[in-house]
Amino acid sequence: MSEDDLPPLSDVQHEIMTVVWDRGKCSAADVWKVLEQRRGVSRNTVHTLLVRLEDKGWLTRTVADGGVLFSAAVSRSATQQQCVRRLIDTVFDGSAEGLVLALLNQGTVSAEESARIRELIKQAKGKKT
Amino acid sequence: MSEDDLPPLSDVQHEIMTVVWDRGKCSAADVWKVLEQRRGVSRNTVHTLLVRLEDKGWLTRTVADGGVLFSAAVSRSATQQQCVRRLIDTVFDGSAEGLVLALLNQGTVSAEESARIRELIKQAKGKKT
DNA sequence: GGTAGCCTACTACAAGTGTAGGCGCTTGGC
DNA sequence: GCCAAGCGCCTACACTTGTAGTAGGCTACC
Repeated sequence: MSEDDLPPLSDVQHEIMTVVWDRGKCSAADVWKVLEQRRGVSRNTVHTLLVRLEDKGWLTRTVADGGVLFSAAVSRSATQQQCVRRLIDTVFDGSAEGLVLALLNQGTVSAEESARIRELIKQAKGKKT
Repeated sequence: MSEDDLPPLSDVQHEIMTVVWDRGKCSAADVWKVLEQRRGVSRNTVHTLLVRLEDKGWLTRTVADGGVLFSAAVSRSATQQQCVRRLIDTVFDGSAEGLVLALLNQGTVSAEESARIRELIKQAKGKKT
């Protein structure tokens, strides 16, 4: 659990992190290109977001021959873990089952998805315990 | 899906909503008592939060013989649904399986919890399909 | 009748967030 | 040698959020 409990990411911040996770080290321009075509956001906006994420420890910066590259300081899966735990705590009163129930019992998940989920659970069952 | 997509709740807001969900119609003082003993927050703070939640449509207010009572305008389960969907979208790129994987494969959930979760899944399997 | 206590409401304020403008430097084309 | 394009950074601004102070209105009690 290398990741300290960094402050939770907002949506946009998460979007940025996702881009960085997807492509590894990347420049502000790289991230901007993705965000820009997706939601028409300005270059400076992306830059600010990147810097703020760096300030908080989500990103690290490396300078490669004149260019600045950002890379994720926290793994995607660790972050996902943190988000799930957080959701369970705040929304489901600490009950992971509550989360799964919400996931399965109501129309949130498509039939095939829930089939695959059951499959996953089966596998996990085999692996653990 | 009566709940329109209200703006996401912050942690504290969620805490307030939870109190209201738990006890149904309740006064600002009721909510405050809970929050106060839990986190030592001022009465006015709670009041402000309640009013803001009302403004946004999360709470409705009724005036009962001089006293003001707040009650939830959105059901807990609908909100949970919304939160789960949101998490899946922003954090797991739309993949509900990703969420379940994160839930099961890493140490987020205790052994007994995951046993119960598997149980739930089994039940759901029987019920649906 | 006055005063104390409780409640609601208005206002304020600092921090965080999303958004962008504009300045300055480097670099490459003409 | 000059100019445009790209890029990094600083700054700003509006909005939300969490927090609380303070004022105004009841009730109740001495």
